[in-house]
Amino acid sequence: MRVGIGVRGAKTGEQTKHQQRTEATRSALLDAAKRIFARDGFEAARIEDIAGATGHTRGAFYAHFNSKVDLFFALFEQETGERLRGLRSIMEQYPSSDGRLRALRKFYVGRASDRQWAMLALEFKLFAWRHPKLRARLARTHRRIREALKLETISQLIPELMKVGRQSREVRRVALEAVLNGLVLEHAYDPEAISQTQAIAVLGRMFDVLMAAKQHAANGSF
Amino acid sequence: MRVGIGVRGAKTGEQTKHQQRTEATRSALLDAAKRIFARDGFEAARIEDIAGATGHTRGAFYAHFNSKVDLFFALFEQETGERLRGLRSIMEQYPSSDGRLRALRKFYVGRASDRQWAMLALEFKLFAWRHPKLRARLARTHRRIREALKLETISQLIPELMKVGRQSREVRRVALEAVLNGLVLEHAYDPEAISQTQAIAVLGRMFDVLMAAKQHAANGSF
Amino acid sequence: MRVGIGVRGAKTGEQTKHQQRTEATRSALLDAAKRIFARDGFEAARIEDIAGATGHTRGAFYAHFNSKVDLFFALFEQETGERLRGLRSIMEQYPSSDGRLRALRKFYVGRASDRQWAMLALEFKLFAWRHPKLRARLARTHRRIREALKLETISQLIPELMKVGRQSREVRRVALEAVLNGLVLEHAYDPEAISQTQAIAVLGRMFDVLMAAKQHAANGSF
Amino acid sequence: MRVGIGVRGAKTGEQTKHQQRTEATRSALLDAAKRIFARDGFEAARIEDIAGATGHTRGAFYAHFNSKVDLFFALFEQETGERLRGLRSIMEQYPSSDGRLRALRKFYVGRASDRQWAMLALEFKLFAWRHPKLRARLARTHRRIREALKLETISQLIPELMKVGRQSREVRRVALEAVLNGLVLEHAYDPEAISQTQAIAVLGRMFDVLMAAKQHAANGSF
DNA sequence: CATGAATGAGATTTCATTCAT
DNA sequence: CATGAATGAAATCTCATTCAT
Repeated sequence: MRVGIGVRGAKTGEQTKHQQRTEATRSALLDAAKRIFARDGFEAARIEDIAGATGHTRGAFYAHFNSKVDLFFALFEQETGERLRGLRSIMEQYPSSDGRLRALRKFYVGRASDRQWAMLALEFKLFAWRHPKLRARLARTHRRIREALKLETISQLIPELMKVGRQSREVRRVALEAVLNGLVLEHAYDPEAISQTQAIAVLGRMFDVLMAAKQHAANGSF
Repeated sequence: MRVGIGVRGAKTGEQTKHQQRTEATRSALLDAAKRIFARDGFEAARIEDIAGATGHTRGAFYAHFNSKVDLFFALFEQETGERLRGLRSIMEQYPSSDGRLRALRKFYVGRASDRQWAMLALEFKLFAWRHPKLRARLARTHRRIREALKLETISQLIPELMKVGRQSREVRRVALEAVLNGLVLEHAYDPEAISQTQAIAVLGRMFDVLMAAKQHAANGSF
Repeated sequence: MRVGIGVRGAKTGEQTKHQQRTEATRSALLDAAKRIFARDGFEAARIEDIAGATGHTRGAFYAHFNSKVDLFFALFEQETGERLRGLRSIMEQYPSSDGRLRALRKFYVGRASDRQWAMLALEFKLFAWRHPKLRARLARTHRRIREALKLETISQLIPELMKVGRQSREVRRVALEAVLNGLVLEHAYDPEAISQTQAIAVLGRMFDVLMAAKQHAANGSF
Repeated sequence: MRVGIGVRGAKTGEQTKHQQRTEATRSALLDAAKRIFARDGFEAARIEDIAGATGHTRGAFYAHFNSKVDLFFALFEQETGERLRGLRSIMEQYPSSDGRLRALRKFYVGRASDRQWAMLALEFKLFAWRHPKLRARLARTHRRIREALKLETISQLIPELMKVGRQSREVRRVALEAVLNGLVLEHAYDPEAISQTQAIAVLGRMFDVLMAAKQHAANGSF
């Protein structure tokens, strides 16, 4: 579907503008969806609100997406990809594996400030759990992104993490994900019970516990 | 069971058949609600399904609860209370503070197997976050239950936990809650990424890290 | 069904009290119905409100009446009868036909202060119009009451009114009814547009116009 | 009908097909509502019947009105406006104040044949009385229409009516309204008690009594 | 006679989706 | 591509009525 540069050149002016506008609308819809799905949850989010937030009506939405679920998947793909790309690019900036570990920690801890994403992540997971038929599709999307980004190489960039088995690495990743989402939710639920600063501190601690090299040998449970 | 002598004890503990039926139905509705709210989430849960699961019609539901939200609150109250009472009664069974700490750990880790409750807890928190106006009501209910159970005494039963400030205790409790809920969700979302055994292992580790006495002095961040 | 005095005498004490209580409940229900039907209208009036206003529950209502419609009819019968009896007894107090006419005027004008009855009358008429099948029943009830009270004699008590045909008398009666109900509604709707005093003044004027003897000969249209 | 030259006049009087359809549907809904509210009353009228009468579904109804109450208000506005405009245009056709008074009488008496409107008027007033919170809104709408039409000028067009105070004029108007609605209801309730011809005769008489110039001086009561 | 739990029909309203324009 | 009118399914909630107690 993508029109190559050469071809596009034929009617450059209009075509491009048209395409740009189209792309801009789609992009705006995704942005609005991000905000509104995070705010209201998948079920309570209304197509009209999402379209309205971009200054369009429902029709515009259906010109770009087939259904609410379709949008949800597209959002999942975009956001997941974005975060993984961000992580990857950060990793690549550091030559030493030590620096990479520190950068990873910073990246991880920093995500505690992105409540929107944490809420979205919760929604994605709840949705997948509650819609077994669509779950495979989400999983496929996830895998595709990871493969496209050759994310395996990320952990390979930190040799210390390689000392343990593949499964254990995955478990630790998932555990961190769990802690992150859980903490953000608790903070959102009751900011007085745990402040953002406190959540961040706990998060860092968890990271250290789960990722510090020395721990791996000592504890064989995961 | 009969308390009075022939007189149907209006003010005794006895119940008429009406009252018995009332209580039975209400209880059945709450049970069904627990299952269905956990399974479908607050928004997607249908009153009809909840009523139907008890063998009644929607009308019966409205004889016991004013609205879906009302039921949700009643469920919150019942379940939260139940868990806190369980915790309290466990604590009271152990004479030594050491035994109590071990029991607390076991209780905590064991909750990883109760997916239903974890999902409910997520729903309660998401709901509270998304309905600011009702949030205060949930919080009030929560506080009332804790006070009724004199839950403060629980941490007092474990002197080691008292060495640190009140706030820090609360933060650690919330953090554990977060980890628990997060892990259960991750496991539900993708059981292959983290098995129940693995989740339990991580959970125990987190408990040790957050609750072990020695840690408190060393780390002043929370 | 009515138990004669002799029979009732057998178990006088209890029986009578029981009957009294029964009758009192029924009476209370009718009283509450009067208020609530007038206030909310037939459709919006709730059985529960009516029963509740007497301190009872729905069950008590259904022990005395078969249905909402049934109650409505009973109320119609009671209220209509009451008013006609009142009118009759007033008429009978005056020896001269002139005095009777003045009393009739006073009675008529005074009804402007009884908003409740006017609203009920509106409801009865609207109901009858909207439920053709039940209309006959209402009409029968009405006729029965009038006949039981030999109301025809009332107009016979004012010879001046007899100078014109039967139909014309009826038309004037209905017209006065219409003016009365219409004015009460207008006053209820917007008390600033027409005060009670003003409504009463208009009402008296209408009475004079429609009932004054001299008019009858002059105007043959009704 | 085309105003612009080829250009679809967004700011001209022209309408797109969309707008035409919108207006047509809305109009049809109001027409159906008029019939059904008059027939069944506000409470008993079902949205489904109203929508169905236009060949649409309930959904279409909600694309045009927010609620049943909203529709009721729109209908009130339309119908009240229509009648006042009709009155105004009739008044303007007559040069002499005498002719205008006769036309006013004819207009008023003629309304006795419009049972639908009389029933609607009753419903509006009952509704307003029974919903104090919405009453202000109805009153505001009414006032707005009257002001937009400069209805004050109508009575100014008949100098005889000006001889008496403003309040008195209003009272007489309201009284006529009351008589009209009351008579139509009585006729609907029991056509045999008062025929349409008879109702019209009474109506004319009332008009003469309340509006005839000579009366004003003689009777100071209203 | 009276209670009140339960029914069940129906009412209003919401919203994802379709389709003519 | 975008509008917005309309659909239609479903959801929550109400209430007259029934019936076991």
